[in-house]
Amino acid sequence: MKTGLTKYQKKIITLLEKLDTQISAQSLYIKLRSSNPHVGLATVYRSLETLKKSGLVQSRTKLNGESLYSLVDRDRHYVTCVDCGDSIPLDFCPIKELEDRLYQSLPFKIFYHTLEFYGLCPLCSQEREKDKHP
Amino acid sequence: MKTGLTKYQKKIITLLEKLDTQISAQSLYIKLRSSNPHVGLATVYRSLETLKKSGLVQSRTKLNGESLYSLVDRDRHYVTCVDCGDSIPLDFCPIKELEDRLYQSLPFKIFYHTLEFYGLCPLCSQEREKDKHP
DNA sequence: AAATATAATGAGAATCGTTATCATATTAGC
DNA sequence: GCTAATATGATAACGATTCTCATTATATTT
Repeated sequence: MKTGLTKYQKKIITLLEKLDTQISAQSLYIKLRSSNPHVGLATVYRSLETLKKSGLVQSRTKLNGESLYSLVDRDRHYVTCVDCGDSIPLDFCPIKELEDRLYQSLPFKIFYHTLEFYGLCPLCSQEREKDKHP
Repeated sequence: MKTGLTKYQKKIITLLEKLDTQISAQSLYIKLRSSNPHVGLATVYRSLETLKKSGLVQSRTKLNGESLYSLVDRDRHYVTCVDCGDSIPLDFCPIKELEDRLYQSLPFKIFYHTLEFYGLCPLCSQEREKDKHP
């Protein structure tokens, strides 16, 4: 094997490159099927798992337990509402400067990080106030 | 009702205060049962959900999809191995200084944040090298 | 305090994302 | 081409979480 990546691992990487968004395994499976009708769901999960352990793919978990995948070079973070579950992206990474310094100080071989803020979005916050004073 | 918290919500808060560690809903359920034999698992999940939406409790999700809960005032973060899944805590929070500034700039009412680093722990890293050159 | 309305609870079924199983197909090394 | 190792597909199994609904506890009204 030349690249160390299997057929579907390569296809998944290519798809993730094109997408430039994080995507769930299930959605990725649907997308893959359009050009590879016989691919199995297990293969998608297996490939993502392997790619993650190789440091090529990262994941973050939504409040409902679903994992979203993307290439590791995306340094994007989110603010998520604990009520409705909606996420909005931040346009910067607050720990960018600390990254290198930190990575050197840890015994781990760090691939990526997740940073997420949780609270109430304006709408849900408003709803909650209404419930308190009906 | 005086506090706005139900009987079990209060018990859960008390338990979390005593624990000072993050704990899964299932483990919390076991612990609760020792003093409240008739409590149901659904009540634990419901209570945690409500407490989270009230800004009293926070959660982080392990790689296996399980959620761990703790009181919101714990500003602790972890380094997690993508291979074995083990987490080790950091003894500091790299975004502590940014927090206030950031929170003011967001339209959300922020309750807490999660920050996690993923990579290979020394052991798993070692194992992978061995697999490459057996 | 009794009556009524509202919210919380328990037990278990249902859901859903993910993982394991195992037979088959593909690929790599010789 | 042949054999061994690895990857794959279909489906069952799993596990954490959520839903359902009948029951119980709590709050409100009278």
